[in-house]
Amino acid sequence: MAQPRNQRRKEERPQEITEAAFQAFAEKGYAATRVEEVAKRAGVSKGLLYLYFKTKEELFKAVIRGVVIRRVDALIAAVETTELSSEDFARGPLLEFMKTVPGSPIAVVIRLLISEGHRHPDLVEYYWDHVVSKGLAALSSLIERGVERGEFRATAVSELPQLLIAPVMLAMIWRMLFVQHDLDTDKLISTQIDMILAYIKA
Amino acid sequence: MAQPRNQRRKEERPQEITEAAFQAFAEKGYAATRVEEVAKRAGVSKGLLYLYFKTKEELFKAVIRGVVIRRVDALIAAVETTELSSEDFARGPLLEFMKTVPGSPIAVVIRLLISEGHRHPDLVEYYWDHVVSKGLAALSSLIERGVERGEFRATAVSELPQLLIAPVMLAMIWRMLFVQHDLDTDKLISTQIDMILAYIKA
DNA sequence: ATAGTTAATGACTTGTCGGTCATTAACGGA
DNA sequence: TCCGTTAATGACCGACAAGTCATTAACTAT
Repeated sequence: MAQPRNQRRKEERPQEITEAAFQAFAEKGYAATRVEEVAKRAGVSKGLLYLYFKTKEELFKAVIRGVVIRRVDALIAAVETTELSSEDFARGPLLEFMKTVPGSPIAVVIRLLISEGHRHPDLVEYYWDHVVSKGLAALSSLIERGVERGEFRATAVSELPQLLIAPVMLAMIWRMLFVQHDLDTDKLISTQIDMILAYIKA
Repeated sequence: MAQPRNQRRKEERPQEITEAAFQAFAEKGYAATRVEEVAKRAGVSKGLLYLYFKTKEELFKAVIRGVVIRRVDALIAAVETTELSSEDFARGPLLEFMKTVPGSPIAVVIRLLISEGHRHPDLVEYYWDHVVSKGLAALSSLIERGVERGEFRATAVSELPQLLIAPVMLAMIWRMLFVQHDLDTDKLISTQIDMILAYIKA
């Protein structure tokens, strides 16, 4: 009747474990999460977890990589293939994407990196290569394209795409610390885009 | 010849210890810092530390409070007493202050709060009351004053002083994670102020 | 001087948690 | 059906670090 407790499912285990680990890390942070807790959430024994991940640290890295992998690439592709003007893209798809970030797994990853980044410089570098650097380049090229087309003036903003994501950053930190004090993060982000566009429009 | 190792200096000890703790926490984070390490830095035994602070957690709280205490109040006072126009104040003293923040103890405190805030909600609240809430109110009133005097238009910025500090936030995170990838944080911050002023000027 | 007070010490206790390994049970092939 | 392979278990180990406490040494008042 009851299905056997210990089924052999070599293929699915790693993902199940990293998913459980992600949730646990998101709730309690890396240091405060016990490996056994992750195993329990994944419905697995601690020993098995150590069969797939040699150390807790390696598990941590796998979690970060797993989250990072697919994200951001969609945005980058959208920037490169869109038919919209730079302004319309910024007010449309880009704005929508930015609004979702503070509540997404990306925010969790950033919190983990801020907390644990010191001891994992290679991970920070990985995140830089696969997310930050690419994302900023995409934003830069969006603005550059606007300049070339005569939509925008040439301003310092071309070299400072970080200005676009600054309010996203603040919104993330805000949610981490001050959830109960409300802030209209959507309005914060859209106002920033309004401001930037007004500032750089030809 | 050698002066006695264990002098009795009841008054100075707490500050010496919190200062040592601040440095240690700044370097390694809260969880990774051993109490004995703090004691050693303060030139004191572990036992004595526990005479002044009942637990490591209490020490942590004392450190945060100690850093917060004096800061920010200077800025708030300056906002309230300045003779400058809102624009001149923003471009002058405010800008200067904002530039210093990412390299200041405030940045360390924020990192600690992001990492450990979950387990210390009362501390987060304390920081909110004594720094964030007050600081934002001061910025709001600066803008409001500009509006009343006819310097500025009425815009969403009045209710979103967070826009002013968003690039400061980003600069802080940037320094925590990506020091080696350079970013002109000063320019980032001053460009944001340029943009905001251009956006709200009457 | 001397006795009483308390600042200061550091060896020790205690609990926790990452990591191991001998054992068991599920599966596949002959 | 039996046997070899390996996924899976969980009791156990050892290291590490927070917190304690019996003891010592510096100061104070009389």
